[in-house]
Amino acid sequence: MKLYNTLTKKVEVFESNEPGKVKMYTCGPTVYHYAHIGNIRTYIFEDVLEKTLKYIGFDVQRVMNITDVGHMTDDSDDGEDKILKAAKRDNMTVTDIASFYTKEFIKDIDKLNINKPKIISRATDNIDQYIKIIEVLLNKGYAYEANDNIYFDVSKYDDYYKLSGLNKDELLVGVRDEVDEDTFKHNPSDFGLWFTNSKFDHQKLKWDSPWGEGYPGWHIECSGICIKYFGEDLDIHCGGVDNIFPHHTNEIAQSECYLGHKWCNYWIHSGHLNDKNGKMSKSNGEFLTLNSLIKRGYNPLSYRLLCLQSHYRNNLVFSYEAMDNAQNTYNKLINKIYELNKSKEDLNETVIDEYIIKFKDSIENDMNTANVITYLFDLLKDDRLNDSSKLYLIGEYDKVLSLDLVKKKKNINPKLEEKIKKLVKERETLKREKKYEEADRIREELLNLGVKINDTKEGTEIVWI
RNA sequence: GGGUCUAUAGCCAAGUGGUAAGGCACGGGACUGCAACUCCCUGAUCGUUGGUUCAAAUCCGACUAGGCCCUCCA
Repeated sequence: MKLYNTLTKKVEVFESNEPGKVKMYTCGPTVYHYAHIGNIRTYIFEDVLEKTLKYIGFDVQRVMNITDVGHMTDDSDDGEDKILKAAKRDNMTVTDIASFYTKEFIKDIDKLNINKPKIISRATDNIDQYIKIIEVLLNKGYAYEANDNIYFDVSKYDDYYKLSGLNKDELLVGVRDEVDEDTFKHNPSDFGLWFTNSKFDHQKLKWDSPWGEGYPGWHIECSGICIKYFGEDLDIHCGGVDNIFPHHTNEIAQSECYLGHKWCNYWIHSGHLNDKNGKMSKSNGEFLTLNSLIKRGYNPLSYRLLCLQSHYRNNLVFSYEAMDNAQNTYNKLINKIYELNKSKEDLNETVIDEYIIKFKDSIENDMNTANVITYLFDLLKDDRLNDSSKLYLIGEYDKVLSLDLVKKKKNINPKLEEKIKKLVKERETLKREKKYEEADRIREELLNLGVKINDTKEGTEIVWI
C-alpha cells in the first residue's frame, strides 16, 4: 500500500508499527450544525482508506472524536462558543445541541455507506486525560501559565514547523484582521492547552482542574483521545488539509513532548470541496448538507460516486452539473448491473484474477478510486467474463467502493408480487389492443408500488426499486 | 508577504518518459405505441514558454492563472 504522507511530502510504502495491524485516528465533526458536504468528503475518503486497508488484509482499529465543546467563532465582536451559539439559535441546551447533531452525523454517514468507527469518543468525556497530559507538559517545561491560562511553548519543540513546511520568521500573525493577538503568549504560535481566563466568557461547559475551573484548548482533545485509546504510537492520522496547520501541527507538538518520542508515522490529508468561488465550508459559500442534496432528488450514493471519481487529494469542484453527471453515471451503472444474469455459472478465474490485480494495484496506489470506477465499466463490457464472474468482481470492488452495486434481494410480499404480475399482464393486453393511455396509467401505478418496468424484445421486465 | 497544491475535451477525470483510459452531457443510429432502459457510432496533443532526451501531458526552469493554509474550519 502506497500513501502520500504530508510529513515527508512523498508517496511512501505504508508500513504499520505492528505487522498486520493498523491504528488509525480520524478527526471527527464539531457538532454544532449539520455536517457540510465538504466535511463529508473527508469522511468518505477515510472510509475508503479503512476499507482498502482491510481489503488487503490489515486489522484496522479506528477511533474518531466528536467535538462537543469549544471552538470559538470567528466573529470577534461576540466571541461565542460555536455550540453555545447554536444552542441559542436552535433554542436548545448545549448538551442537547451536541447530541442532536451527533445523531444527525451518524445518520448521514450511514446513508453514504460510511462505516461507523468502532470507537467514537466525545471530547467532553475525556477531560481527565487532557489534564493528565497538560500536567506532564508543565512538569517537563513545554508549557507555561500566563494570565491564568496554560499555553504550549512552541519554541521548546524543534520540529514544530515540520508538518506544515512553514517557517517561524515568515509566519504572519494576525494576517486576518479579525484575529486578535493574545499578548500573554511567549511566542506568536503558542497555543492554549487550558483556559480559565478566556476573553470569551460565555463558555457554558467548565470543569475543575489544577489551574482552576475552565475548559480545554481545541488541540488537546485529539491528542488526549488518541493516546487514551491507542497508547504511545499511532500509524495513521487523517483529516482535511486545513487541519495541517495549526491543528495537526499542534497535536504533534504536544503529543511528542508528552510521550518523549515520535508519535504518528503517516499523516494523510484530503483536499477540499470547492465551488467555482473556492472552498465550500461552514462559513463560506452555500451551506450544503447531505439532506439538502436528497431534497433536490439526489441519491446520497451519487455523491459518494462523485467523490470516488476524483482523487482524494485533489480539490473537487462541486456543481450541480457535476452532481447530475454523477447521478446519471450511478443510475446507468446500477441498471447495467441489474441486467446481468443472476444464475450461477462457472467463474472465469483467469480473467477474474486480472481484474482483481488491476483493482488492488489502483487502490493500493494512494487510493486511485477513479481508476477502479473505470475498471468497473471495463469489466462490464468484457466478453471474456460471464455474468456470474462479473457479479463476483463487482462484489469485490464494492467492498471498498460501497456503492450498493449489487443489490440484495428485497423481501417481497408474495401478495404484492402477485398483484404486480397481474398488472403487468393487464398492461401487455392493453398495449396489444393499443389502449396506450390505460397502459400508461398502469405503468404509473406500478411505479407507485415500487416497480419500474422495462419493455424489452423478450417482454416486460420488472425492476424493484 | 511566506508556505503548499493544482492547471488534460462542455462537465468530472485517469495518466509519474514512448506518441492521450473511463464516465456523464451533446449529436447521430438501432429498439419502442411513446418514454425509460439497453446497444452501436462520434470529440482533445494535455495553461504559456524555454530546456533535457532518440522520445515529454509526463523530468527541469521561467511565466500565467487559480485553490488552500498562516491560530473558526474537513
